[in-house]
Amino acid sequence: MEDIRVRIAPSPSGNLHIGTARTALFNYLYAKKTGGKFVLRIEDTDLERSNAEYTQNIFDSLKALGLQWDEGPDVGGEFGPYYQSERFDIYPKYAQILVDKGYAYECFCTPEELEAEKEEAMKNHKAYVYSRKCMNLSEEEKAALRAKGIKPSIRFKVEHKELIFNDLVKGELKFDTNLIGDFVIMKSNGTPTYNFAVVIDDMMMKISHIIRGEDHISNTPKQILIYEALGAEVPKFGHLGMILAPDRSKLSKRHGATAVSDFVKQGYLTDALINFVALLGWSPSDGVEIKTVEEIAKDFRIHDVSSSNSIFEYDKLNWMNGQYIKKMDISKLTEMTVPFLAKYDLNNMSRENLEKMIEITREPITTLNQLEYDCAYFFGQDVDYTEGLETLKKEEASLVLNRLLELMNGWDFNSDEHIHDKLADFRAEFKEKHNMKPKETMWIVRAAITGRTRGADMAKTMTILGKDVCTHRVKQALEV
RNA sequence: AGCGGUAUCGUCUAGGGGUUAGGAUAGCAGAUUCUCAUUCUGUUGACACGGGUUCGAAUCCCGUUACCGCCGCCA
Repeated sequence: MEDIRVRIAPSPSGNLHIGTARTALFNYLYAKKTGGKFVLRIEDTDLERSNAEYTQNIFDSLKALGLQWDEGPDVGGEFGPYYQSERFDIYPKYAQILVDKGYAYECFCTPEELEAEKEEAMKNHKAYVYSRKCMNLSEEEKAALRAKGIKPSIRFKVEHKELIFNDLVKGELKFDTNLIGDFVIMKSNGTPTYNFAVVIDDMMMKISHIIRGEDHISNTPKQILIYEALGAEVPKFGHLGMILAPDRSKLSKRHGATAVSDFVKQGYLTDALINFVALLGWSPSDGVEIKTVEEIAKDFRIHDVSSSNSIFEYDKLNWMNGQYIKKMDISKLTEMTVPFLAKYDLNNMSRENLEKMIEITREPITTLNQLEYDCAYFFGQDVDYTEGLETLKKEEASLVLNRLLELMNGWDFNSDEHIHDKLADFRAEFKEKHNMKPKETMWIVRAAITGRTRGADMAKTMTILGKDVCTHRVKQALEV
């Protein structure tokens, strides 16, 4: 079998979309599984909408997700250039070959004429197919049209036949080419249309398998026709179901984050994101869902991919992200949390305490942005008592806090174990003397020192804060 | 309108002519814990509908419905 080569060809008209990331992932997995090559091509022909910032975002996001390409703009490769904008001179040559061989012809129809044809078709409730008005123009007629300043486009002449191909994920797909109509391959401004450019690029880059979203299914027959006309080998196609928003519409900005970098800003880890997205349409044979991309690659078979659409729900992503947060190396995680704690002055906290803070607050969170709220009480002298107010209003509160103040003075705030034991004694004392449940006592302590009803381990929290801050806050709590 | 695709718990999915239709997540209930969090345990919940083939259909076939996609000199 020939070399397996797959590709992802994003258009840099926006940041890397989560759907594109999933398509990239399946291509990557297929390449890894089969020992093939994964190539990246940037389709930046739409100069109006493309920009370098988006291109950079695509590079960064793909890398962060662990989807390193073997060939592409920055790493090179023998089938470049990998920026479509640098390939403009290639397309007219191939279009000319098609014209010369009789597979394509010049079309001088104006947008107005075309519009009229479409309206006519619409009126008769028929599918619009180009009339082929220009197919048999004589050289004289063409010259005359040209003299009038009309620049022709080039249309592909579609043979009437039944076109069948075997899709890697959908199975056998049939099309009646009568319904396609002669489509434009070169615009009158001399640039190629999408359907033409991809074929030429994929052909020249020797792409063997094209795995993409099912929104491309109806482009496929057109592309196959071009491959055939050029006498090129037709690649295998595999069309993935789409990712839909919870309302079953296309995932778009109004649903929130759509770009990988948006998710990262919201506190999702790229490892969790890619793992989650892999499970949309694919499932592991051993039932273990949390897996690295490399582990997934071993188990991956393109034929197992589901051909239906799937809805992107946050519930499971959140859970999965939480799992990754819990398991992540603490030092790396701490680095990663810095942007989410921008509100606070991290310079006043030692690196040791910072890691400790993250260690004790990471457990219940599902996204990193929750840290801003969950870590608030580690900073500053005072604390916001809104959440814990009710607890502090209890009648036992002053009794508990006055006693705490008294005892705390003798505690060693350099030792977690020490504070931990002292707090245990403290609870025991109130249980014995006042018949208070351990949690009731601790609720008051927690509310006084953190202002909250729940939060990180109390002993460790106290050692991070230190005796002065704790004392100050307990006194404050007595005042509310 | 036409063409194409898809249809299993709310969601992601496994399975696939005979199963108690499995798992995950979410939900609910309980347990542990200094915490209304985490963790653990238990539990509710699904084969879109109608025909056909068959001893037997969720599974195969046909139709219907719903949803998605495409119908550009956008990509």
